[in-house]
Amino acid sequence: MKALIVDDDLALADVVSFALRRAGFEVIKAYDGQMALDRWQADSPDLIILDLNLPKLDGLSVCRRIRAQADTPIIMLTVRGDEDDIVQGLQLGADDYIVKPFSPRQLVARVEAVLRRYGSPPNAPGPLTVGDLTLDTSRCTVFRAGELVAKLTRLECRLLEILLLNRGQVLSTDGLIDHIWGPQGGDRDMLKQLVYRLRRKIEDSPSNPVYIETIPGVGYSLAI
Amino acid sequence: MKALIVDDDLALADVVSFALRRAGFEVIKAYDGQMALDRWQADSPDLIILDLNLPKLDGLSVCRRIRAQADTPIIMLTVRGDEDDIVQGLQLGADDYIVKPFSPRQLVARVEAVLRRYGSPPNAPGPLTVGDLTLDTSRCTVFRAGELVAKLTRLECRLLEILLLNRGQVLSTDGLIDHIWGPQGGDRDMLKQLVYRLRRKIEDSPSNPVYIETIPGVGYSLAI
DNA sequence: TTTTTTTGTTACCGTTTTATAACTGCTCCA
DNA sequence: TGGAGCAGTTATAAAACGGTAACAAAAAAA
Repeated sequence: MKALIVDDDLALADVVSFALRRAGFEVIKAYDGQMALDRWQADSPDLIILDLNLPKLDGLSVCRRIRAQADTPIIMLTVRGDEDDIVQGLQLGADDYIVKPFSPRQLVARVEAVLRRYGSPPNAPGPLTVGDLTLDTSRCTVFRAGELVAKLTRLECRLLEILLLNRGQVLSTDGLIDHIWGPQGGDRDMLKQLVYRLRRKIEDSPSNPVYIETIPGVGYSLAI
Repeated sequence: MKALIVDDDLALADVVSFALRRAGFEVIKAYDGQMALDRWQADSPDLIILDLNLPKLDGLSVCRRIRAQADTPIIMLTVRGDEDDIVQGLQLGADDYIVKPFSPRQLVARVEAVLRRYGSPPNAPGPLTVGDLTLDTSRCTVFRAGELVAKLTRLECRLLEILLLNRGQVLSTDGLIDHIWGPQGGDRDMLKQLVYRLRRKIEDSPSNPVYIETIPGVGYSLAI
């Protein structure tokens, strides 16, 4: 299941993205209307989360153009008071709308409701890859060119998965801790240790890492 | 930013309070459910930390009543094993929960995550640029004409970011200190140092700065 | 049970970042 | 004229950070 998030608020897009990933979606993002159309054509997502207030080409236009060609489910994001836009959006064929601010749970619930309406089956995430590396999340194994290179533990697997799902982006230390250990446990030392162990398993030269890059003072990022 | 802490455990409330103040919040407290509702109405906080186990009126009821009228972000405090309460709380519209015991750092991280979710875009995103200079805030790097010119530290990055977001305007010394170090730390000497180091990284001739202009007696300003 | 694996904890080290202090020259104003 | 305050510079001390390692606790497997 692929979801396209269209929002120029990067922070909000990240939150939405995280919520959807947690719900098992592969996520792609666009930050303005034009980019949204491009990504839609290029990646043919199964679902679109569309902020109405966008630079370059506004959300309603995006909605109209997409509807002219396909009926990919569209959920609009609006701010309170945009009743007119909501009505117009729904007339244009959007499937649902959410008023900001909203909780991630609410978002996922709406998404699932809309997809249920379309009768799409639940999702099965495919294998994740960076360069020549492939992660099988269900078995916690890493392959290079088809050969098994490492068997990961649960935590290592979770770390690599997040990195893969956000490859190229910088993930903050605290964000990673939160994602891996949940709201309670986890601290910087544990993450440090986990990164160290993961690198020893997947990097050719763990002290000169190619895949997992350190962004000092910020966090980590997976090379594209 | 005002936070309301609702907990009958005075010691814990103090710990939470301290952590949040350190993170820059103004804090008000309530020690039972009824008091919580009163303070909520009286002070309209931006965020509520709500212990579920309360005298007079339990946390879930408080949550329900508040949600009936507003969507002030709510983070619940629970003890391990209260899964039912957690689920119920989330259904009632709480935004997140933390299981006791927890570290102050985790608390602050959660709080910030929740607020980020609600935050409307304070500033248009996208890469920040002045003239030929571009700042990548996620990696703390500065490019000129696509070439990397400097790697900034966290504080340098924050300073440059604020300047960029307010380019052309004069930012007062105290305002900058506040933004960079928060309400607690920071003084003029530290800012002076920081400006000096940032100039050395991004100015061609640090003693004849082109980008970061000094407004004597007031503060600094970034050229347009 | 015992054994093995995984995870958490702590410590050390070199490096970078941040804080602090001291010195300079400048301007303003009595 | 001289001192106070401010901003730039320089130097140094203190703290934080990240990688590494060893070991203990907890969990899983045998």
